[in-house]
Amino acid sequence: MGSGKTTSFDIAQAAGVSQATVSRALRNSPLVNVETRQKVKRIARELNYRVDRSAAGLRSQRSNTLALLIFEDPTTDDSQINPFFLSLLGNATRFAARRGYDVLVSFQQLSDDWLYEYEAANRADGIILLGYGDYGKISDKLRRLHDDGGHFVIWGATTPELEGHAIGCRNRNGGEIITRHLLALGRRRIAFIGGASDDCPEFKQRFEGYCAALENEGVWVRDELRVDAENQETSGFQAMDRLLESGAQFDAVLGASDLIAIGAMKRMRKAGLSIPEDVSVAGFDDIPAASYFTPSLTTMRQDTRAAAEALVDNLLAMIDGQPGQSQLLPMELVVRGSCGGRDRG
Amino acid sequence: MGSGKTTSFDIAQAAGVSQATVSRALRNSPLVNVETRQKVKRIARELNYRVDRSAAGLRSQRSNTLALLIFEDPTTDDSQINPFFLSLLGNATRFAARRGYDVLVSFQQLSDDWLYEYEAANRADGIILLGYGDYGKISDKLRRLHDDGGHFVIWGATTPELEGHAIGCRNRNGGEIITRHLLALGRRRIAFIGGASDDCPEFKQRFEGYCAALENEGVWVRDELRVDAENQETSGFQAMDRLLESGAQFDAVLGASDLIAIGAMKRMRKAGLSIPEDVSVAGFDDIPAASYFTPSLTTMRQDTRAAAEALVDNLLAMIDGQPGQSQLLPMELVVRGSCGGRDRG
DNA sequence: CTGAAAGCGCTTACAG
DNA sequence: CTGAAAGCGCTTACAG
Repeated sequence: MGSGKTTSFDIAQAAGVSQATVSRALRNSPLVNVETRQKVKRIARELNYRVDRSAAGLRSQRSNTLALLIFEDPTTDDSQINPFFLSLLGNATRFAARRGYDVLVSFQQLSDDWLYEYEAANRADGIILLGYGDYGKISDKLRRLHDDGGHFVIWGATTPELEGHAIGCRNRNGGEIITRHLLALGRRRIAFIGGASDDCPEFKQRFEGYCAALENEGVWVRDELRVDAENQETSGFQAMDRLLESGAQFDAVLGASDLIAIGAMKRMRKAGLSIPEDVSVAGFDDIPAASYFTPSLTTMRQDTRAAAEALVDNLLAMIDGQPGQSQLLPMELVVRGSCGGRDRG
Repeated sequence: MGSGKTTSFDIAQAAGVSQATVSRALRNSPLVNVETRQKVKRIARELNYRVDRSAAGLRSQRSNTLALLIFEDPTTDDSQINPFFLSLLGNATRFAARRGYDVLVSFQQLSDDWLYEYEAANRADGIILLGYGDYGKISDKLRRLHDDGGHFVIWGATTPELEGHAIGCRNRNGGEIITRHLLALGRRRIAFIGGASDDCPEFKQRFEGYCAALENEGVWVRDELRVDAENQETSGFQAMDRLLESGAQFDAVLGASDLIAIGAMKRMRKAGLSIPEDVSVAGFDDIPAASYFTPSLTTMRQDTRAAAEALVDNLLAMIDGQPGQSQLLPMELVVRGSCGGRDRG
């Protein structure tokens, strides 16, 4: 390439205009004459010129980059990333690219200081936070982030303090729909596996929907049929362990997530229980494994395309100076083989 | 935060040193007195100062960022990203972070011009390319990339032209191992599903290993038992469609990837064939679905942690000015239920 | 070991 | 519509 890097000055010289005009032309400024713009663009293309992102970022104090942070439990096996977040990642990356933004991906521990790490360092203009099951531990940090005017959106944690930042699904409604589905199949002793504390608002809301559906049908909500679990297969397996050991009778299991439901099914299979003959099972998320598992898992799907679009759009609006606007997306019942009744395994 | 952004000049003033010393201290330069360094770091921490990445990148002409590009067939459904690459992505991101590099993720079409898009634009110091099944279409571009001195590593395409850039598995050896496993179970008419052309060197090498194992046992390699397929479930399904229609007899199926094997199993199930009783099935990769599927799939595992580490290390070496060094990683046989014999479904 | 100074390649008021 | 000039916040020779 001869003597060093091609810069906007090289393009300017070749086009016979000033460097400022090159900059304007390449950014489609309406200030530039159409013919001038086309000439500049043509020459830039011929010389394979690209605007230096660092220089542009320094001058404009904009990185044109979003950081997508996935929070992991440090105790978890490295390779086991929640597939639902992976799907969100793929779609968020695509939507961001369509809007001219790069996406920086990082797997974080809860202890890190993302606002400063990313925004203050001009590495990213805004942050997308993924990772449920830990809201209790980070809520203080999120509030400080909010107070400092940080640009961030978070998936799932639709709590009042995060109004404007949170995008999630109508978890309560989803819990009602799927519980009604189980009730309609004649199930009455429906176990719920998943934490119902404020630490994980999504699971809590799903549980509330479950309760509402039961009460609406005049079915008692039994304490012994709710077992804590985190959003992991092994946690669902262990929770079912405890449920079986307790001796509580149940004819259906609603997992607070697909991973939990699958873990519970593995434990039930080990106990010799038939699904769906003895026990109907359902979950939430519709991760790929839900359809691969046998029996295939009935679940409440979260639309990761819509979710990713809402996250990116809301974040870009905030970066643009507009107020954030929280959004709740609908969930969709996907009937497969794990519940029995009108469908098959 | 008062009057604008905190810069290295603010730290310098607070610490009573020059701005240059702040820069040196924060980058752990041995030129700086230990006490001075500690003082500077303490003050930087107290003021929540972060080095501006754009400014540092502009000055040093290093972005400290790697681009991880995943190539997708534009015809593919958006949401279906190859899970093997997703696993590679997660591990590569972690290794890069450990070495102080950010990772920019992008899903690309084959037609784009990454060298210029990323390296010339100073968005990334090097590129990790993932995506098999399309090597034939991009080999020219890769050679140009190489000739231009681009910093890139590519997964899988271990061909002579890409010596130094490619990291992959010992696909030929893997093909031999798994074919021997099928032979040891008494299978003799083993179908191979997957392209065997230069377009996908990985599949081709797996096929060569398959042929070597058969020949070694004195078993004929039959043309009618090899069917083309791309690395997708639907493609495996359709390939099995054609194989069944051809009327060729087979007692085992080796998919060139797990996705292909799973697609083929779905088609066989539809045809009423029992796995593993009628037909043994095996694949490559060990994606999560391989263990969720029923019967669980016997496969040759590719270690995504080792692969990610090799990719990142090799790329960083190239960025450092050292020559790249290709590497072939071993594959590991994972016996599950889909082959029958000594294991169960 | 430290500081003063130059300069990386842009964007964006400012002036015309 | 265009250009000359300033300056974003660093890193890195250069000089001491």
